[in-house]
Amino acid sequence: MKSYHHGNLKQELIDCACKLCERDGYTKLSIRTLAKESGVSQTAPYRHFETKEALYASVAQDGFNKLSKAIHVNVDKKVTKKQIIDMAIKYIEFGLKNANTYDLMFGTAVGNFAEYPELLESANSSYENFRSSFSQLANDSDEVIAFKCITLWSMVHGLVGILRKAQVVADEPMTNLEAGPMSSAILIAGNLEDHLDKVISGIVEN
Amino acid sequence: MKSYHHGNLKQELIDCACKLCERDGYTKLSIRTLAKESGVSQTAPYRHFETKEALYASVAQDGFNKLSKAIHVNVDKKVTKKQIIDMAIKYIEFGLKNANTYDLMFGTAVGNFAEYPELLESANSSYENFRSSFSQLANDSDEVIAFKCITLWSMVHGLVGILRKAQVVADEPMTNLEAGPMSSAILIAGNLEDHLDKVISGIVEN
DNA sequence: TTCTAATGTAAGCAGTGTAAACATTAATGT
DNA sequence: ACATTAATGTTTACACTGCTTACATTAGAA
Repeated sequence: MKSYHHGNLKQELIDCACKLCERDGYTKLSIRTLAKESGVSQTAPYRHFETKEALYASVAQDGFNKLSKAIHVNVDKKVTKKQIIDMAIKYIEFGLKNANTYDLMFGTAVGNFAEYPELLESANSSYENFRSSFSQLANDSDEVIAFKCITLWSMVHGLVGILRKAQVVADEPMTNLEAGPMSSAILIAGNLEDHLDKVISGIVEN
Repeated sequence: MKSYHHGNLKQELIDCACKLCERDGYTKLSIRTLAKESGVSQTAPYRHFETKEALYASVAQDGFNKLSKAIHVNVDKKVTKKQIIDMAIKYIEFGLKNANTYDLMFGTAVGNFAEYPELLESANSSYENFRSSFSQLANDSDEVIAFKCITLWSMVHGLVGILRKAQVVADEPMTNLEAGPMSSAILIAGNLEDHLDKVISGIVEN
């Protein structure tokens, strides 16, 4: 028997939205189907999310939290370069395996993070994870660390984007140079560790 | 006096779509308003674009053509590193100044480029521009060139994404470290040329 | 000049985000 | 214990969307 009040609707909506966004892409998600999925009227979600964007913000926030976990490294001992490389690989894997959620996190669906303080918090916290690990590699000033850190972040972020696009542009995914110019990005996918070692070495050793 | 047939509807729709997409973002674009703008019935566009995605594809294609022009360098003489840096800067500027169009080109709005041969052509041609300039810097094998080229591309592509996001994440755009962790990406914007010099040197000199 | 294909229109369907008015119930203060 | 209030849910409805189908007009080929 079901009561008038759901009891845990907000969280259930978020969980369901996360699943559907990742499965079908966030553009396919409708508030109505989401409500139906939770056995509730089609306007009930509006008691918990003022707009669809606010719902997106929650999904994105969840994504940042998961990203933080995915790239987390143990900071008890001094961080090694190998750990940083590992972190970069984990980041890229996250971006490729959770592509649709990643779009929500880094795309334009949520226009202004400042309107969603919890999302802002999670996003900044993800960055802080990245930064604090990175800062233990060398004795640099905060500014130099930030600089190097952004360099690496934009590197892996860009790789996620290009690798995804390459598979779309190429006639046949995961093949070699013949498959079309842009698909040569795939070359990197096969040598990801080597590639990151080179690039990260370049950044670290400045 | 206007005749039953428009005469140049397809191109006008594309031009108008390009403008509106860049101004308001492609999600705000509706086929109906586009039709109204061209003084034509709301279903007329479907004679020229099977789906909305096909229209997006045309806008994206136009974007790739503009990108090619923007990053073009004269290949008469041997290309210098400075020219490559310049190309990278032009690329980033393009991405930041045409942010909404850039989304269409590298986002997921157009799912599979192979379904739009002309778009595929333009996208590949953009890449080829990039690659052929880059290939003149050193005497590398095709494979090594492709590798380095993708490294640089993903670098600048990632920078575009991160720089845009930083401004969104930061409480106050274009300020310094205090504004929040992620906004430290802005640091790079102020030192773009130096930054690219370092990174590109690292890539070129392997 | 006739026929056909290209290009336009009109009407309508199913689906969307969201606003407004109302119903139910949990929480709170006395 | 009871009345009040705030939170949470429902119903209805509006304006908008992408897209389909059936039909109208006209440009160009036979």
